[in-house]
Amino acid sequence: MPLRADAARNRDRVLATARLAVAAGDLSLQLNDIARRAGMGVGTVYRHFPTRRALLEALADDAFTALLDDARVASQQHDAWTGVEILLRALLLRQLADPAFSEVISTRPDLDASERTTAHRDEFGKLARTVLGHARQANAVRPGLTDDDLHHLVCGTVFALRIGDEPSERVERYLQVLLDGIRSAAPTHRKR
Amino acid sequence: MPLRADAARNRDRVLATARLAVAAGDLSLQLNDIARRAGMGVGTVYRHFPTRRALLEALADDAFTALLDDARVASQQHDAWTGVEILLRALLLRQLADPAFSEVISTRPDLDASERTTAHRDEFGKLARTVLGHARQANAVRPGLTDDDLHHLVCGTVFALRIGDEPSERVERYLQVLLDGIRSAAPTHRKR
Amino acid sequence: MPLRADAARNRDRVLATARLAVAAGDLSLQLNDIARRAGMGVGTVYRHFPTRRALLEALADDAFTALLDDARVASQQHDAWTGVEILLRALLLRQLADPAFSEVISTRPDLDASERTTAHRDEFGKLARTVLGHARQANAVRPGLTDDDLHHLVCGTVFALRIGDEPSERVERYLQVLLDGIRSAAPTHRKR
Amino acid sequence: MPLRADAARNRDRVLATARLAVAAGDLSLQLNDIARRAGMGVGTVYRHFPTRRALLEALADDAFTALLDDARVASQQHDAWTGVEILLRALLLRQLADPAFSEVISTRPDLDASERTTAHRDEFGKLARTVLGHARQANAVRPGLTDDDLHHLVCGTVFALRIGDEPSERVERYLQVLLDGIRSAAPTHRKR
DNA sequence: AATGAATGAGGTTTCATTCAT
DNA sequence: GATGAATGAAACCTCATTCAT
Repeated sequence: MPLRADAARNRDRVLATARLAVAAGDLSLQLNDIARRAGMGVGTVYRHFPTRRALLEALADDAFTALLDDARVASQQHDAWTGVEILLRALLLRQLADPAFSEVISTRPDLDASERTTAHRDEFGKLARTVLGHARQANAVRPGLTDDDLHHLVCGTVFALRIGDEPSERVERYLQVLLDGIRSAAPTHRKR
Repeated sequence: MPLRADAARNRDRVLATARLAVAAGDLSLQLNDIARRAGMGVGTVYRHFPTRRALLEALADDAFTALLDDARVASQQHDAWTGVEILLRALLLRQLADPAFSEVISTRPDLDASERTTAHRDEFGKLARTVLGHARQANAVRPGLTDDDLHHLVCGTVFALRIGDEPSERVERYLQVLLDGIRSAAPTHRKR
Repeated sequence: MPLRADAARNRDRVLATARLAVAAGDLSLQLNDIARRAGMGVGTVYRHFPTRRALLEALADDAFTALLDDARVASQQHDAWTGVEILLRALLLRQLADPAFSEVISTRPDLDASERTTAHRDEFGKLARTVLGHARQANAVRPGLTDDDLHHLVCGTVFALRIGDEPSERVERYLQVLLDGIRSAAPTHRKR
Repeated sequence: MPLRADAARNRDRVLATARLAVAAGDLSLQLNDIARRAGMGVGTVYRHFPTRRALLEALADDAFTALLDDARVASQQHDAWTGVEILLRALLLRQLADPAFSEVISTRPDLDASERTTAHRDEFGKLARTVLGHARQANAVRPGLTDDDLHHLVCGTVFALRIGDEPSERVERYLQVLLDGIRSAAPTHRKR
C-alpha cells in the first residue's frame, strides 16, 4: 500500500531537512533535532525512520541509484581499463557529493539494512565484479587486488580528500594517484 | 617539576586503561568510563586529562615519538625514493598500530592541542619536507602533489585498511598501490 | 497554543515542589533536586524551566502580578503620600511573603529574563513613576531620592527584616522608619 | 606560641589573596581557588583557615577592630544623637568598605565563630548598648526600636546600596533617610 | 497518522575536603 | 608545616527513545 499523501509529504520534509543538515556538515542526524527543524513531532520522524541508520540509507538512496547507472555504463565499455576508470571515479565522486552515501557505502553491510540498500549493494557488487573481471582478463589491473580492495581504496581516497581543504580541487590529483596505483605495472598497458 | 610518584602512577593507570579501551575498538574515550574502569575517581582522570582530546594526544605520544625516529631515518637516506618509502610506510604502520595516534595525525592541527603534540607535528612536518624535497629534486615523486597531499593519502590508505577485515594482511598491497601511485611516471625512475 | 493538559500538570507540580523548597528556606532551586522531589525526570523540569532563573521568575510571577494590582491602587490615590505608602508597603510585603519574588525584584534587570518578567518590571516601573511623580509634585517626598533609590531602600528593608527573627512582627516598625525617612522634612507636610 | 615566621608569612599571603578576590567582587572564597592564586597548596590554606567562615572572619578582623574604635568614639559623645550618628555611620561605612566584614556582621552569631569575632561582637554590642541607651534617655531615638533593630536596619541600608550602581555616591542620601527614620519624631530634637 | 511531552540513563564538570608524600 | 593529588558526591545538561494524547 502506498503512503498516504500527507505521510509522503512528511517523509519528504524529513529527508529535505536531513539533507540540509548533512550539507551543512552535520552527519550526526539526531532525529530529535531533525524533527524540530522540520517543524514536526519526533514521533513522526521515528515513524518514517526508526533509526539514524534508516534515515541515512534513505538519504543515500538517490546517490546509490545514480551510482548503479554509472556502474552499468562502466560495465558496457569495450576497453576494460576505461570501465575501471568510470567505475572508480563514479564511486569516488558520488561519495564526495553525498557524505550520507559515503557513510553507507564505506560501512560493512548492515544486518538490519533496508532491503533497498541491500539490493543496491548486491547489484553494485555484481556490476563491479563484471567490470573488474574484464579488467583482470585484460591484465589491466594489478594482480592481487580483490574487488573489496578496490572498493576500500576508493573509500580511503574519499577520506583523504575529506580531511583536507577544498576536496573538489584535489579530486583529479588523488584519483590519478589511485588509478596509477592499481593499474597493472605491465608496460603494454601504460598510457605513456 | 616532575610528577609526584603517586600521581605518575595514576596517570599511567589512566593511560593503560584507555589503551585497553582503544585496543578493544572503543575510541570514544569517555572520561567517566575510563575512571570507573581504572578504579579511580572521575576527578583524578580530569585532573590529568581535562578533555578527551588531551587523553587522546597523551595516548598518541609514544607512536608520535616513534614516528619521528622513523622520519629521521627516512631523511638520512641517500636514495630519495627510499626515503619516501620509509617515511610513508612508517606513517601508515604507526597509525595502523595505534588508532589514537591515527586520529591525532589525521585531524587538522588543533588550536588547543598540547604543546608536545604541536611540537611533534611541526617536527614531523619539517622532516617530511626534507624527505619529499629531496624526492622532488630527484624527480622521484609525481609532480603536483604537495606534502599535505601525501599526508592525506597515507591517512586515506589507513582508512581503507580499517574498513575491511584483517588490515595487517592487506597493508603491503595497499602500500604498493599508494607508492606506485605517487611515484613519478617518468620511466627513468622506475625500478622495473 | 496552550500547554497540553499533562504538560501543564507537570509544570504545576514543578512549581509546587519548588515553592515548598523555597518556603523551607532553600532558594538554591537546584533543578535535579526539584525533579527528584517532584518525582519526575530531570528532563521534564529542564523542558519547562531551562535554568534556575527561569524557574525563579515563574515562581515570582504570582507575587509580581499581585504587586502590579497593588501599584495600580496606589496610583489611583488622591493623596499623594498615601499612594507612596501603599506602593512601598506592597513592595515590601510581597517580597516578605515570597523570597523568590524578592530575589527577582531586587536583582537588576536580566538580559535573558522572561518576557513576562520584563513586562512586569516595566509596568511596575511605570506605575511607580506615576505614584512617585505625584508625590514629588506634592512635595511629599524628600527631594534627591530617585525612583530607584526608593526601590533599593525597600529591598534593603526586606533584607533587614530577613536577617533577624520573626520578620512579620517587625514589619510595621521598619516600614515606619523607612516612610518617615523618605518623607519630606518640610513641616507643612508632616502629619503630626 | 606565636606562629613560626614562614607560617605567618603564608597566612598573610592567603589573606592578601583573599582580599584581592573580595575586592574583585568575588565573595565565594573557595579555598582551592585562593590556594592556587596564592601559589601554595590547599593544605596550607586549610591549616590556617579550616573553613570559609574562618577565612571570612579573619578578613573581617581589621574592619571589626576599626569599628570598635569608632564605637568607642561614639560612646564618648556628649550629645546622645551625635553618638548615634557616629555609630550607625561607622557601621554602615565599614561594611561598605569591606564586603567580608559586611557578611560577618549581618549574619547571626555563629556557634563556631572564632573567639576574636565573638569577643568583637560582644564588645560592639556593649558599646552600642551604651550609645543607644543614652540616646533613649535623651528621647532622641524613636521608641520601640531595639538595638538589634537598628543593627538590622543599617545592614539593610548596606544591602540597598549594594544592589544599585555606585554605592558611594548614594551613601549619604540613604544614611540621611535612615537617620531621619529612626530619630524620635518629637519636634524638640529635630535639627530643622 | 501525528504530536511532542516525558523519560532517565549517562555524559561532563565542579568543588570541598582529605591524606599520602 | 607544607604540599597538591586524589576523592567522589553531586550538580549540570543532553539526547535517544517511548508513549499518552
